[in-house]
Amino acid sequence: MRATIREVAERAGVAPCTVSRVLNGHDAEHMRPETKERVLDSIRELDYTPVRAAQRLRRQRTHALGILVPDITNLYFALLTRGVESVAFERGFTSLICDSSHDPRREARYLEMLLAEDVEGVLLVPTGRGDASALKRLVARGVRVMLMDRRIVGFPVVEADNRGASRALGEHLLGLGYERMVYISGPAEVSTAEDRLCGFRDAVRSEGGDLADVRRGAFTFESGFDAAREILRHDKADAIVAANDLMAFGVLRAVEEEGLSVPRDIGVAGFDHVPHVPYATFLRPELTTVDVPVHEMGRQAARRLLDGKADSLQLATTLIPGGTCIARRRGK
Amino acid sequence: MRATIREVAERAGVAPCTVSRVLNGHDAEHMRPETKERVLDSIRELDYTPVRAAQRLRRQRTHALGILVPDITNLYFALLTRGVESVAFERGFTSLICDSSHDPRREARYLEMLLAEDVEGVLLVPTGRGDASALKRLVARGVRVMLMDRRIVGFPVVEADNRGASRALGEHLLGLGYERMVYISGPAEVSTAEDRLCGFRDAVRSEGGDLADVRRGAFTFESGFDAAREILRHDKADAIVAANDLMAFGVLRAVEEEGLSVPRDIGVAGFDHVPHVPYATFLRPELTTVDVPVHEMGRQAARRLLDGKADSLQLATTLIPGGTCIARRRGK
DNA sequence: GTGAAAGCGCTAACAC
DNA sequence: GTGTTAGCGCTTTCAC
Repeated sequence: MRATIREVAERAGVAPCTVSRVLNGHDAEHMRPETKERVLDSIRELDYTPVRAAQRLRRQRTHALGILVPDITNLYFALLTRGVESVAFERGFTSLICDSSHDPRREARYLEMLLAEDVEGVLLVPTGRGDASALKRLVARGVRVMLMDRRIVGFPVVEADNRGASRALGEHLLGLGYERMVYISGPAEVSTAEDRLCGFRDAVRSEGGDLADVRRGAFTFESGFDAAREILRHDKADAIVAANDLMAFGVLRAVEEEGLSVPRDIGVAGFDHVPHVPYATFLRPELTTVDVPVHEMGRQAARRLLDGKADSLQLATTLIPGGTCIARRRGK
Repeated sequence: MRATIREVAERAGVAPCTVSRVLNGHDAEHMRPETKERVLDSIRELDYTPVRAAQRLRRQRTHALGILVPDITNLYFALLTRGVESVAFERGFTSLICDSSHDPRREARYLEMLLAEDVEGVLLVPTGRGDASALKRLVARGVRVMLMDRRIVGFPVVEADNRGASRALGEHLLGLGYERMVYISGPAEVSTAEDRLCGFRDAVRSEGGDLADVRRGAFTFESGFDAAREILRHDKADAIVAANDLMAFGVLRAVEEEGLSVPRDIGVAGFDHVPHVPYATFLRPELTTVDVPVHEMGRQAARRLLDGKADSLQLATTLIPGGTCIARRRGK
C-alpha cells in the first residue's frame, strides 16, 4: 500500500542509496541531473514519503522536542507554547505538546512519556519546585532541558524580570498615592509568585512603608475573587494588587459586586497582561498590569535550547497603566 | 550511554526476545517468575527505556495521532484539543498538536508534516472547506480522518447541533419580546457560522418575521466590536446577536462605549459559551449564550476515530440565559 | 519456558 | 557518479 525507498529506487532504475541522497540533498552536485530527475519523478508518482521511524532509528536522532506546560487552556501558556513551537517548526523539529494540569504527578508522567519518545530537548514550565529527580533523569540521558517562566535551581531558565517589574509596579502605585495596599500572592512553590511579591515589597519598603496585608491565592479567578471579598470586608485597603491578571479579574468582580468602582473607590492591579489579544484589555481597561513578552519567551527558550546555550535569560517587561488601551483605541 | 535491549538481556542472562516479552507482557503466564524478576531488575538497574523508533519500525504502527486546530490560544479550541488528547493519552497514543493559525496554507503544511510523521489518525478543525485534496491524500494512505466542530462534505464529523441550538436561542430571544434583531455572522467558509445563521433565521421566520439586518464578522473580538459600532449608529436594533462569544464580547464593549446598558437598553447574545472556566461568565454575566460541550466533543471525536467508527455525530447544547451564572453564584 | 534469526525502512561507509 | 552492504533496536516466528 505504501511505497518504500526500494520501490522508488527500482522504478527509477537506481539503488536505494541514490534515492536517499536525493531526499537528503547529499551529493546533489556530483549527481547526474537526469538521474536526479528520474528519482524525483518516481517519488512523485508513488507519492513516497520516508518512514520517520526508520530515519530516526538509523540517524539516531529524532528531531523531536517536548513542551510541557501547566495548562494549555490558559492564554499565557498557550502563547508561550506557540512561541516555542514556531521556532521548533522553522528548524524542522516536531513538537510534542503536553499539559500537566498543574499536577506534579501528571507532570512526571509526561516527562516519562517524553523520555520514551526520545525527544532531544524538553521545554518546561514546572508545576513547582519538587521533582528535580525526573528532570535529572532526562539530563542524565542527554536530553536538554530548558525551563520557562519559573525557576528551579540547577536548571537554565528563560523568564521575565518579575522582581524588577513588580518593584516598578509598586513604585508606580505609590506614585499614584496609594497608602494601604493589600497584596494577593500566588502559590508558594512557584518562583514567579515569590519574585513578584518580593519586588513589590522592595518598592513599598524603600519608601519606609509596608504592605497592609498579604494573602495567598492560587493564580485562579476564584481565588482572587474570594481573597478580595475577604479584604473588602475586613481590611481598609485603598488598593488591591494581585500577582497575576486572572486573580485581578476576580478582584474586579468582587469590587463590582460590592458596588465599588475602579479606580474611583479603590485601585486594582494585576500582573502578566494575560490579554495580549485585545479583548480582555477592552473588557477591563481599568486594570493596571505588567506585560510579560510571553511569546518571545517561548521563542528565546527554544532558540537557546536548540543552539545548545544552556544559560539563563531574563526578559524585560512593560508596565501597562490602567486605562491606557482604551485611550489608544480612541485615538486611532 | 543509553542501554539497549541486548544489554538488558546480557545482564539478566537471557536473550533479547525474553526481555521484549517481559516489556510487552506477552507470555507472562508461561514464564518462570524468577526469569521475569531478573529481567525487571536489569531494566531498572540500567534505567532502560525501549527506543520508540525501533518499536514503531518493527511493529509498523506509530500509535501517534495528529490534532490540528485553527488557533490553540482560543479557549474553545484549547478545550477541544485537551479533550482529544486526554482520550489519546489514556489509550497509549501520542498526540501531535498543531495550530494552523486559521491559514489554509499552514494547515496544508501541517497535514503534510503529520503524514510524514506517520500518524494513524488526524483530528481536524478545518480552516475552511477548501483543500479536501490534502485530506484525501491522507485517507488514501490509510490515515483515519475525523473532523471536529466544522463540516466538510465527504468526511465524518463530531459537531454541535448548531442549527438547532441557534433556533432555540432565537425562540428564546423572541420570547423575551425582541423585535428588531441584527445578526453578526461568522466567516462564510465555515459550517458552524452558516448553521448558526440558518437556525436563527428559522426561528425568526417561523414567527413570520425576519432579521433586521445580517452582517458578516470574522469570529474575532475586533470584528464584533466594529460591526456593533456600525449597527448602533445606523440600525435601530433592540438586540444584537453574534455567532460566537468572542464577537459578542466586542459587541458588549461597543455597547458600553456608547453609554448603553445590557439588557436594559439593548439585548446581546453570543454562542459557544467560551468561558467554560468561570471568569468570563463572571465578567460578563449579562451575555446570553449557548454552551457547546467542546471538551466532550474532543473526547467523542477521539474515541470514534480510535474505535474505527467513521460516522458523524451531533452533540446537544445548552442555552445559558443572561444573568444565570451570577444568580447561581449568589445562591451558593 | 526460552533462544536463534530474520527483517521492518532507512543511511553512510566503503567499494568501484 | 552510483551501487553494495551492514546495521540502527526492536519484535516475532519458528525451533527445541
